[in-house]
Amino acid sequence: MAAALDFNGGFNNNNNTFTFCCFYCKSMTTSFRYGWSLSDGTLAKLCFQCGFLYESGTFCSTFHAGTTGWRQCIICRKHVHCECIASAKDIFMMNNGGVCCIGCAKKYLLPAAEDNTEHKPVNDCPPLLFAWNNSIASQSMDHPFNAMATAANESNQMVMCGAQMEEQTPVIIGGGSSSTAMNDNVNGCCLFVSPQTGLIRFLNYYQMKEQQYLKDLGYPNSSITPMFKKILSATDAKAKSGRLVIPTKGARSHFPELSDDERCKRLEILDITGRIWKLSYRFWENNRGRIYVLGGLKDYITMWKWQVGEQVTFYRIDPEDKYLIVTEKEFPASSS
DNA sequence: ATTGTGCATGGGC
DNA sequence: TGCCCATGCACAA
Repeated sequence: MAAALDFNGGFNNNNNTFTFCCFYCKSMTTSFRYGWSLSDGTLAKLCFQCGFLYESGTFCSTFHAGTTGWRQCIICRKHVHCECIASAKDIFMMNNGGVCCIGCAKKYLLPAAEDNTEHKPVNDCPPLLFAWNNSIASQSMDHPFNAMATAANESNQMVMCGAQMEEQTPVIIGGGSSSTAMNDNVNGCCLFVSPQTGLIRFLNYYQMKEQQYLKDLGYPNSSITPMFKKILSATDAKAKSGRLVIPTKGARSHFPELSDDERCKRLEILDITGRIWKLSYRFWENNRGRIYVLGGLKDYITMWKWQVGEQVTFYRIDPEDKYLIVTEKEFPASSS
Protein backbone atom coordinates (compact mmCIF):
# COMPACT_ATOMS: atom_id res chain seq x y z
CA MET A 1 0.00 0.00 0.00
CA ALA A 2 1.28 3.42 -0.90
CA ALA A 3 2.57 5.50 1.98
CA ALA A 4 0.61 8.66 2.74
CA LEU A 5 2.49 11.90 3.00
CA ASP A 6 2.45 13.12 6.56
CA PHE A 7 1.91 16.82 7.24
CA ASN A 8 5.33 16.91 8.85
CA GLY A 9 7.12 15.63 5.85
CA GLY A 10 7.30 12.01 6.93
CA PHE A 11 5.71 8.95 5.40
CA ASN A 12 3.15 6.98 7.32
CA ASN A 13 3.86 3.39 6.52
CA ASN A 14 0.59 2.26 8.04
CA ASN A 15 1.96 0.61 11.15
CA ASN A 16 1.98 3.75 13.24
CA THR A 17 5.59 4.61 12.51
CA PHE A 18 6.80 7.43 10.31
CA THR A 19 9.71 7.22 7.98
CA PHE A 20 11.76 10.32 7.25
CA CYS A 21 14.26 11.04 4.59
CA CYS A 22 17.44 12.45 6.12
CA PHE A 23 17.81 15.98 4.82
CA TYR A 24 21.50 15.49 4.24
CA CYS A 25 22.28 11.89 3.33
CA LYS A 26 18.81 11.05 2.05
CA SER A 27 18.70 7.75 3.90
CA MET A 28 15.35 6.70 5.29
CA THR A 29 14.98 6.71 9.02
CA THR A 30 12.20 6.18 11.49
CA SER A 31 13.64 8.53 14.04
CA PHE A 32 15.28 11.81 13.34
CA ARG A 33 17.24 14.54 15.00
CA TYR A 34 16.91 18.20 14.31
CA GLY A 35 19.70 19.97 12.48
CA TRP A 36 20.14 23.45 11.12
CA SER A 37 17.53 26.05 10.35
CA LEU A 38 16.05 25.96 6.90
CA SER A 39 14.91 28.92 4.89
CA ASP A 40 11.27 28.18 5.69
CA GLY A 41 11.94 28.49 9.39
CA THR A 42 11.79 24.78 10.15
CA LEU A 43 14.71 22.65 11.17
CA ALA A 44 16.35 20.08 8.96
CA LYS A 45 15.50 16.53 9.96
CA LEU A 46 18.55 14.34 10.02
CA CYS A 47 19.07 10.64 10.45
CA PHE A 48 20.56 9.48 13.71
CA GLN A 49 24.11 9.42 12.42
CA CYS A 50 24.06 12.79 10.71
CA GLY A 51 22.20 14.29 13.62
CA PHE A 52 24.67 12.97 16.10
CA LEU A 53 27.60 14.34 14.14
CA TYR A 54 25.84 17.65 13.73
CA GLU A 55 25.14 17.96 17.43
CA SER A 56 28.66 16.99 18.33
CA GLY A 57 30.04 19.66 16.05
CA THR A 58 31.89 17.31 13.72
CA PHE A 59 29.40 17.38 10.92
CA CYS A 60 31.42 19.47 8.53
CA SER A 61 34.75 17.83 9.10
CA THR A 62 33.13 14.43 8.66
CA PHE A 63 31.13 15.12 5.57
CA HIS A 64 33.09 17.92 3.97
CA ALA A 65 36.63 17.03 4.87
CA GLY A 66 37.72 16.81 1.26
CA THR A 67 35.70 19.63 -0.17
CA THR A 68 36.42 23.29 -0.67
CA GLY A 69 35.17 26.03 1.57
CA TRP A 70 37.39 25.54 4.56
CA ARG A 71 38.69 28.74 6.05
CA GLN A 72 40.48 29.69 9.20
CA CYS A 73 39.12 31.66 12.10
CA ILE A 74 41.04 34.91 12.06
CA ILE A 75 41.66 34.72 15.78
CA CYS A 76 42.19 31.12 16.82
CA ARG A 77 42.90 29.75 13.33
CA LYS A 78 40.59 26.84 13.80
CA HIS A 79 39.32 25.56 10.49
CA VAL A 80 35.70 26.26 9.86
CA HIS A 81 33.64 25.19 6.90
CA CYS A 82 31.81 27.98 5.16
CA GLU A 83 30.10 26.45 2.20
CA CYS A 84 27.24 24.56 3.69
CA ILE A 85 24.15 25.44 5.60
CA ALA A 86 25.15 23.23 8.49
CA SER A 87 28.13 25.36 9.36
CA ALA A 88 26.28 28.66 9.31
CA LYS A 89 25.77 28.56 13.03
CA ASP A 90 29.46 28.13 13.69
CA ILE A 91 30.86 31.08 11.80
CA PHE A 92 30.79 34.82 11.97
CA MET A 93 31.46 36.62 8.74
CA MET A 94 33.71 39.62 9.17
CA ASN A 95 33.04 42.70 7.13
CA ASN A 96 36.59 42.60 5.86
CA GLY A 97 36.03 39.20 4.31
CA GLY A 98 37.55 37.15 7.10
CA VAL A 99 35.80 34.50 9.09
CA CYS A 100 35.61 34.17 12.83
CA CYS A 101 34.51 31.03 14.59
CA ILE A 102 31.54 31.55 16.83
CA GLY A 103 33.60 30.88 19.93
CA CYS A 104 36.03 33.70 19.24
CA ALA A 105 33.22 35.94 18.01
CA LYS A 106 31.47 35.56 21.34
CA LYS A 107 34.67 36.06 23.23
CA TYR A 108 36.18 38.96 21.35
CA LEU A 109 33.63 40.52 19.09
CA LEU A 110 30.32 40.28 20.84
CA PRO A 111 31.04 40.30 24.55
CA ALA A 112 28.30 42.77 25.31
CA ALA A 113 25.71 40.36 24.00
CA GLU A 114 26.44 37.93 26.78
CA ASP A 115 27.30 40.30 29.56
CA ASN A 116 24.13 41.61 31.05
CA THR A 117 25.94 43.71 33.60
CA GLU A 118 27.53 45.87 30.96
CA HIS A 119 24.61 47.31 29.13
CA LYS A 120 25.74 50.78 29.84
CA PRO A 121 26.59 53.19 27.09
CA VAL A 122 30.17 54.28 27.03
CA ASN A 123 29.45 57.58 25.39
CA ASP A 124 26.64 59.98 24.88
CA CYS A 125 25.92 59.30 21.29
CA PRO A 126 22.41 60.35 20.36
CA PRO A 127 19.83 57.81 19.25
CA LEU A 128 20.50 56.85 15.69
CA LEU A 129 18.10 56.17 12.91
CA PHE A 130 18.38 52.93 11.09
CA ALA A 131 17.54 52.72 7.45
CA TRP A 132 16.48 49.30 6.34
CA ASN A 133 16.11 48.84 2.62
CA ASN A 134 16.00 52.59 2.24
CA SER A 135 13.05 53.06 4.54
CA ILE A 136 14.08 54.88 7.66
CA ALA A 137 12.69 53.48 10.86
CA SER A 138 13.56 53.77 14.48
CA GLN A 139 15.52 50.82 15.67
CA SER A 140 13.63 48.61 18.02
CA MET A 141 15.34 48.64 21.36
CA ASP A 142 13.82 45.40 22.49
CA HIS A 143 16.83 43.25 21.87
CA PRO A 144 20.56 43.61 21.90
CA PHE A 145 21.78 44.19 18.45
CA ASN A 146 25.25 43.44 17.27
CA ALA A 147 26.78 43.81 13.89
CA MET A 148 30.03 44.38 12.18
CA ALA A 149 30.39 47.73 10.50
CA THR A 150 32.40 48.82 7.58
CA ALA A 151 34.03 52.20 7.56
CA ALA A 152 31.82 55.21 7.66
CA ASN A 153 31.39 56.49 4.18
CA GLU A 154 31.76 60.01 2.94
CA SER A 155 28.30 61.03 3.99
CA ASN A 156 28.96 59.83 7.52
CA GLN A 157 26.81 56.81 7.17
CA MET A 158 27.89 53.43 8.33
CA VAL A 159 27.15 50.35 6.32
CA MET A 160 26.41 47.36 8.47
CA CYS A 161 26.47 43.66 7.80
CA GLY A 162 26.17 41.39 10.75
CA ALA A 163 25.50 37.96 12.05
CA GLN A 164 22.02 38.81 13.09
CA MET A 165 21.12 40.46 9.82
CA GLU A 166 19.04 38.55 7.40
CA GLU A 167 21.00 37.51 4.35
CA GLN A 168 23.71 40.07 4.93
CA THR A 169 21.32 42.86 4.12
CA PRO A 170 23.22 46.09 4.36
CA VAL A 171 21.91 48.61 6.80
CA ILE A 172 22.77 52.26 6.74
CA ILE A 173 23.17 54.13 9.96
CA GLY A 174 23.28 57.85 9.85
CA GLY A 175 22.18 60.96 11.61
CA GLY A 176 24.37 60.67 14.66
CA SER A 177 27.53 62.50 15.45
CA SER A 178 29.08 59.24 16.51
CA SER A 179 29.25 58.01 12.97
CA THR A 180 31.44 60.97 12.24
CA ALA A 181 33.51 60.34 15.31
CA MET A 182 34.09 56.78 14.23
CA ASN A 183 35.41 57.77 10.88
CA ASP A 184 39.03 57.34 11.81
CA ASN A 185 38.96 53.85 13.11
CA VAL A 186 35.72 52.17 12.42
CA ASN A 187 36.67 49.01 10.65
CA GLY A 188 35.47 46.01 12.55
CA CYS A 189 33.30 48.10 14.82
CA CYS A 190 30.75 46.28 16.89
CA LEU A 191 27.56 48.08 17.68
CA PHE A 192 25.39 47.38 20.65
CA VAL A 193 22.03 48.79 21.66
CA SER A 194 21.35 48.81 25.33
CA PRO A 195 18.01 47.21 26.12
CA GLN A 196 17.88 49.22 29.33
CA THR A 197 18.66 52.68 28.10
CA GLY A 198 18.10 52.39 24.40
CA LEU A 199 21.43 54.04 23.81
CA ILE A 200 23.93 52.68 21.41
CA ARG A 201 27.28 51.56 22.52
CA PHE A 202 30.01 50.88 20.08
CA LEU A 203 33.46 49.60 20.52
CA ASN A 204 35.73 48.91 17.67
CA TYR A 205 37.43 45.62 17.13
CA TYR A 206 40.58 46.71 18.85
CA GLN A 207 38.93 48.29 21.84
CA MET A 208 36.76 45.28 22.43
CA LYS A 209 39.66 42.93 22.32
CA GLU A 210 41.66 45.12 24.64
CA GLN A 211 38.90 45.20 27.21
CA GLN A 212 38.70 41.45 26.95
CA TYR A 213 42.43 41.16 27.51
CA LEU A 214 42.09 43.06 30.75
CA LYS A 215 39.27 40.82 31.88
CA ASP A 216 41.17 37.70 30.97
CA LEU A 217 44.20 38.92 32.87
CA GLY A 218 42.20 39.81 35.94
CA TYR A 219 42.56 43.57 35.66
CA PRO A 220 39.04 44.51 34.59
CA ASN A 221 39.31 48.01 35.96
CA SER A 222 42.76 48.85 34.70
CA SER A 223 43.61 50.83 31.65
CA ILE A 224 45.31 49.35 28.63
CA THR A 225 47.28 51.47 26.22
CA PRO A 226 48.77 50.31 22.96
CA MET A 227 52.42 51.31 22.81
CA PHE A 228 53.53 50.15 19.41
CA LYS A 229 53.10 47.32 17.00
CA LYS A 230 55.19 45.41 14.56
CA ILE A 231 54.31 43.51 11.44
CA LEU A 232 56.37 40.35 11.59
CA SER A 233 59.11 40.06 9.03
CA ALA A 234 60.53 36.76 7.82
CA THR A 235 63.38 36.95 10.29
CA ASP A 236 61.07 37.91 13.14
CA ALA A 237 58.82 34.94 12.49
CA LYS A 238 61.63 32.43 12.64
CA ALA A 239 61.47 30.81 16.03
CA LYS A 240 65.13 29.98 15.60
CA SER A 241 66.14 33.59 15.91
CA GLY A 242 64.08 33.99 19.03
CA ARG A 243 64.10 37.71 18.76
CA LEU A 244 62.06 40.56 17.46
CA VAL A 245 63.47 43.68 15.91
CA ILE A 246 61.26 46.39 17.32
CA PRO A 247 60.57 49.78 15.84
CA THR A 248 63.07 52.28 17.11
CA LYS A 249 60.54 54.98 17.78
CA GLY A 250 58.31 52.67 19.80
CA ALA A 251 61.21 51.27 21.74
CA ARG A 252 62.59 54.66 22.65
CA SER A 253 59.30 56.15 23.66
CA HIS A 254 57.82 53.24 25.60
CA PHE A 255 60.49 50.93 26.90
CA PRO A 256 63.03 51.79 29.59
CA GLU A 257 65.92 53.83 28.34
CA LEU A 258 69.07 51.97 27.44
CA SER A 259 72.45 53.61 27.65
CA ASP A 260 75.93 52.74 26.56
CA ASP A 261 76.57 51.62 30.13
CA GLU A 262 73.44 49.54 30.34
CA ARG A 263 72.88 48.09 26.94
CA CYS A 264 70.51 45.34 28.04
CA LYS A 265 67.58 45.19 30.43
CA ARG A 266 65.35 42.36 31.44
CA LEU A 267 61.69 42.99 30.77
CA GLU A 268 58.82 40.94 32.06
CA ILE A 269 56.01 40.93 29.57
CA LEU A 270 52.64 39.24 29.97
CA ASP A 271 50.82 37.44 27.24
CA ILE A 272 47.04 37.29 27.14
CA THR A 273 47.03 34.05 29.07
CA GLY A 274 48.78 35.77 31.95
CA ARG A 275 52.02 33.95 31.38
CA ILE A 276 55.08 36.00 32.18
CA TRP A 277 57.84 36.08 29.60
CA LYS A 278 61.23 37.22 30.78
CA LEU A 279 62.79 38.86 27.80
CA SER A 280 65.93 40.78 27.10
CA TYR A 281 65.59 44.25 25.71
CA ARG A 282 68.75 45.54 24.14
CA PHE A 283 70.23 47.25 21.13
CA TRP A 284 73.22 47.23 18.91
CA GLU A 285 74.68 50.01 16.92
CA ASN A 286 74.62 50.23 13.23
CA ASN A 287 76.22 52.94 11.18
CA ARG A 288 74.57 55.85 12.81
CA GLY A 289 71.61 54.40 14.70
CA ARG A 290 70.58 51.73 17.12
CA ILE A 291 68.76 48.53 16.34
CA TYR A 292 66.47 47.63 19.22
CA VAL A 293 65.58 44.00 19.71
CA LEU A 294 63.63 41.90 22.14
CA GLY A 295 65.36 38.60 22.77
CA GLY A 296 64.48 35.35 24.48
CA LEU A 297 61.32 34.95 22.44
CA LYS A 298 61.92 31.50 21.07
CA ASP A 299 59.31 29.73 23.16
CA TYR A 300 56.86 32.55 22.72
CA ILE A 301 57.26 32.47 18.95
CA THR A 302 56.73 28.74 18.97
CA MET A 303 53.73 28.94 21.24
CA TRP A 304 52.01 31.64 19.27
CA LYS A 305 53.04 30.31 15.88
CA TRP A 306 54.34 33.54 14.48
CA GLN A 307 53.92 33.90 10.78
CA VAL A 308 55.16 36.53 8.38
CA GLY A 309 52.76 39.43 8.10
CA GLU A 310 51.05 38.92 11.40
CA GLN A 311 50.98 41.73 13.86
CA VAL A 312 52.38 41.87 17.34
CA THR A 313 51.19 44.66 19.56
CA PHE A 314 52.70 45.80 22.82
CA TYR A 315 50.47 47.30 25.45
CA ARG A 316 50.96 48.94 28.77
CA ILE A 317 48.62 48.14 31.63
CA ASP A 318 48.18 50.72 34.37
CA PRO A 319 48.27 51.19 37.25
CA GLU A 320 49.81 47.71 37.44
CA ASP A 321 52.73 48.98 35.41
CA LYS A 322 52.89 45.86 33.28
CA TYR A 323 53.60 45.19 29.67
CA LEU A 324 51.44 42.97 27.52
CA ILE A 325 52.40 41.34 24.25
CA VAL A 326 49.64 40.24 21.93
CA THR A 327 50.05 38.27 18.75
CA GLU A 328 47.09 38.88 16.56
CA LYS A 329 46.79 36.41 13.78
CA GLU A 330 45.05 38.58 11.27
CA PHE A 331 43.71 42.09 11.27
CA PRO A 332 40.98 43.86 9.50
CA ALA A 333 42.32 46.79 7.58
CA SER A 334 42.68 49.78 9.81
CA SER A 335 43.09 53.36 8.78
CA SER A 336 44.90 54.19 12.01
C1' DA B 1 74.22 20.99 18.71
C1' DT B 2 71.38 24.65 20.39
C1' DT B 3 70.47 29.15 21.78
C1' DG B 4 71.53 33.87 22.39
C1' DT B 5 74.04 38.02 20.92
C1' DG B 6 76.45 41.57 18.14
C1' DC B 7 77.63 43.19 13.81
C1' DA B 8 77.96 44.37 8.67
C1' DT B 9 75.64 44.94 4.66
C1' DG B 10 72.33 46.49 1.72
C1' DG B 11 67.63 47.88 0.36
C1' DG B 12 63.95 51.06 0.89
C1' DC B 13 61.87 55.27 2.08
C1' DT C 1 71.48 61.85 2.30
C1' DG C 2 70.19 59.99 6.55
C1' DC C 3 67.74 56.86 8.90
C1' DC C 4 65.28 52.56 9.60
C1' DC C 5 65.40 47.88 9.58
C1' DA C 6 65.61 43.07 7.21
C1' DT C 7 68.82 39.79 6.73
C1' DG C 8 72.67 36.67 7.16
C1' DC C 9 76.68 35.50 9.49
C1' DA C 10 80.14 34.98 13.11
C1' DC C 11 80.91 34.01 17.58
C1' DA C 12 79.94 33.12 22.49
C1' DA C 13 77.60 30.69 26.15
